[in-house]
Amino acid sequence: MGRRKIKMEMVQDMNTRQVTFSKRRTGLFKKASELATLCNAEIGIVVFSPGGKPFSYGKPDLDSVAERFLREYDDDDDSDSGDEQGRGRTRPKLKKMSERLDKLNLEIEAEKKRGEKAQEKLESAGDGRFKKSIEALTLEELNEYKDKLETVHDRIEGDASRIQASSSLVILSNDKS
Amino acid sequence: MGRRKIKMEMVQDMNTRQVTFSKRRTGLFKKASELATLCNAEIGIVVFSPGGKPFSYGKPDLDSVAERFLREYDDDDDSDSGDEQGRGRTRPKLKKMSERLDKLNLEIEAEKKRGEKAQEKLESAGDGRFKKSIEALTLEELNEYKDKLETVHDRIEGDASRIQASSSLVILSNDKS
DNA sequence: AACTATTTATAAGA
DNA sequence: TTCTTATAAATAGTT
Repeated sequence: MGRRKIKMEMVQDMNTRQVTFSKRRTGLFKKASELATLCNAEIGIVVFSPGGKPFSYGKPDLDSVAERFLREYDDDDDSDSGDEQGRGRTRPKLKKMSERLDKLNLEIEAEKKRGEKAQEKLESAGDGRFKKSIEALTLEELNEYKDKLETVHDRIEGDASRIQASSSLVILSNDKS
Repeated sequence: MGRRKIKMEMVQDMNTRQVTFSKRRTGLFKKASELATLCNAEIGIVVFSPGGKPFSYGKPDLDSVAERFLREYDDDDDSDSGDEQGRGRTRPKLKKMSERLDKLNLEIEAEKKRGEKAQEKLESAGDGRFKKSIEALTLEELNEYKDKLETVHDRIEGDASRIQASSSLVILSNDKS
């Protein structure tokens, strides 16, 4: 498409590569725009330059396209993916994710109530008079429970931070341009 | 680029439009592939045909590109967005998801505290003197609570990893093909 | 950034 | 959908 045909391999010269990227990115986005216009299609593109800078194109906008894809995709489409690998593998879906989050919320709500109850019991019970003669087995179980609780707490704590990390990723999408 | 120049507007004839979409989608993905190869760039594309079918392209794969975008993008890049509109605005639905995750975090935090409280109670209780009268019921409920907590934990754990795995979906989406 | 010689993409048609 | 081909577009090398 130019003065001469070039081999399809990474352009060695850094400068030339950057220029090529710039020219072709422009061309690609133009093609995308034409495709969208001519066919009334929605499209979203994300590209990272050799220097690592992000560029994106979207019509009507990247978010809506991404969302639609997330919402509708159900691993039974005709998606094409040139060089893409991992074809056909299972992939989590946004829809399911949402549903799961909803369930999780319900679980947590229920758990909260349950926890409150148990706590009340403990409070009212321990409030005044403790029994000196506690049964061996009971004490053992309580200690066991205590350990369990600690373990669970640690795990929940870990998950919380993990979820927070994911959360921030999602937030990243709260940007613009 | 063909036998004749066409106007840049939606192709009216449904049939022709579909054909045009098919041809141009192929061309677009090829261009994307070349851009990726020549410039060692990462790229992800999602398109919806006029019929509403999703197609995607990704290199190395859509997920990784989407994830990278989510991770690095922070409203200070050179992103281009041809026809894209709404520049500078907050991304709507993704924001909702983010909010949901944030709420989940709060819930988890709250639950953690509740758990700690209960633990303290237990500890102080087990410290020396227990009340005999509360044993049976309380213990039973405590165990029940423990089990519930563990169940919730397992689910949270699963969700956390799933959320991480699918964080990339949040932006572009997936596909395969 | 601009300028072209060429290579590519593709609109029609089969 | 696939192929063919005349022509419109994109772009590699150059200035």
